Amino acid sequence: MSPESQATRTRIINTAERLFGEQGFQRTSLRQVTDEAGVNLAAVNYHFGSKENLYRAVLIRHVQPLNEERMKLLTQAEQLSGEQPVPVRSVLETFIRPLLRRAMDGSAKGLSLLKLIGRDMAAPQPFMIAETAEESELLLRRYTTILAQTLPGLPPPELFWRMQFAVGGILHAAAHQRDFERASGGLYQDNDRECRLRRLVDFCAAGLEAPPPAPGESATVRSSAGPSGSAPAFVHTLLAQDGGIAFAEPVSEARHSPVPTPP
Amino acid sequence: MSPESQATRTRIINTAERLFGEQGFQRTSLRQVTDEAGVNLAAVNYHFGSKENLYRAVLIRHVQPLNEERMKLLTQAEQLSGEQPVPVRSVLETFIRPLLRRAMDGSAKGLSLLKLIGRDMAAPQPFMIAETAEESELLLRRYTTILAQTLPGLPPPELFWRMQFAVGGILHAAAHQRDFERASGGLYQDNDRECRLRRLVDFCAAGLEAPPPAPGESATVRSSAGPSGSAPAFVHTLLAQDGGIAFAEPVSEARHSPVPTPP
DNA sequence: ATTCGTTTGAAACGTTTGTTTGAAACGTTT
DNA sequence: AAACGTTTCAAACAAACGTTTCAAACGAAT
Repeated sequence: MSPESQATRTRIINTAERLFGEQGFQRTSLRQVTDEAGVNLAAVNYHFGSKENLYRAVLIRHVQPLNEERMKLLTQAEQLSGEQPVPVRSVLETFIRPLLRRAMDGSAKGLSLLKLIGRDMAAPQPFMIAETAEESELLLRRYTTILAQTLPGLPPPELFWRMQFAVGGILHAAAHQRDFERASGGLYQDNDRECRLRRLVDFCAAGLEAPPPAPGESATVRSSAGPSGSAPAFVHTLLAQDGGIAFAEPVSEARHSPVPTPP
Repeated sequence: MSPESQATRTRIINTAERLFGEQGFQRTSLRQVTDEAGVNLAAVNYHFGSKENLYRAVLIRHVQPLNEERMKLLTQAEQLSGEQPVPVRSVLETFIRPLLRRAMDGSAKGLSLLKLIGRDMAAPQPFMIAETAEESELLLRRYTTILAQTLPGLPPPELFWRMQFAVGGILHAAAHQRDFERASGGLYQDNDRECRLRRLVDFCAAGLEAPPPAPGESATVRSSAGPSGSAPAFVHTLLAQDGGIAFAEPVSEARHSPVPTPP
């Protein structure tokens, strides 16, 4: 554990974090990591044992403190609320703020971290699923019980799914913020963390606090004689009959001849 | 274009769609595809030219009709609304319903398709980004202009980001529905398409229709003397001072000795 | 200065990958 | 039946990958 070996270890894990975030686990080769880190190829297996272990190390050093901080903030919020249920916006803030602080630390490092976390939640590596499952479920249950007190009128399945919608919105927007800024031609960009936080909380809080479905509405109301299972929905009748829109067939097969190499 | 060759082509593309959805592009080898499809390895390059082209074919035959249908439904909704702006719930329905119909066609095929689409939006393959960019922007602009009329009080950046939140929630929940059902121990599962649609629309509509930020609130209000850039936010004061929560250091380095192979 | 455990270095290993090859089988047309 | 283009097949190809090896370099303790 000489200071030099620690430096090598750090250079590897930092470079790996960036490349895993930018390109994903599969597309990032160890040679690319070691080249950009300026270390020898064998150093990865020496310090981390394997490529998978390197990925574990990269992810764990961020995700673990992240979720611990969320738990702490949640407990703190509960204590401050006393007997009252914790406000929805406070709950959301405990979830989002620790993420945004790590992601928007000014440097370019945070962005790749966000992408990495988003990537791992959207399409986790098979060898990581079992390891993170327990921690994720614990966190999920914690938020579920808290929000159940905050939103007592909401049926449990409704609450469950709304939480998933919120998480999806948070991750998607967070991981793609840079792309979105670029896609909109530089408009809509703001590097203010508090503004980002407010936007996310505004949206998710409204979604979570939306009125619960009418009692009879939960069950299916489909009674109109739509053609092939395309029954219209509810409330508004604007798009009542969508049977007019035909399900387009796979593809019109523009080019029929296959693509062999010209002999 | 003999019927036999078409059958081979179809078996390849169907198997590839399933495997790409379940495992992703990188982790799926052509040998796995051809083995499970019961065709020869060389058939892929003969019929599609390359692995990337196979992925293109898989994706295009679904995404293209999907977006075309959304456009059609959107136009239809506009015509039905006449002079009035299209209701938010109708706009959302034009976006979600075509997706859900493809995903929940009863068979297990739809699920992998949803995962594939979700995967491609969360972490697109590099060679596909440029190709799908134009179409995606077109669709995005269409929805932006429509929702701008529906929600006239919302500043453009606010609308833009809320749309991204909604898309993220939709994709995340849709792609992981099966995992969520399993994680919750079989609870919270409902295979009713209309119920799923209603839940998504309820959440997203409330989020989009949330009151716009107060005029002075858009700019930063951070004035409190927080320590290292962790300024508290707005409205509620429950979590006002979060400086108490220390930013945990990377990792406590439990095991110091590296992991070489025992000599 | 010598020894010993630790860390680095260059090279190679074995495997898997997408792709290509060339001959055989097939179906259609002449 | 012969000739042709199309499709399949087994085999091999070159490249890239994660991993391993082993000697050299290093640092600290004796």
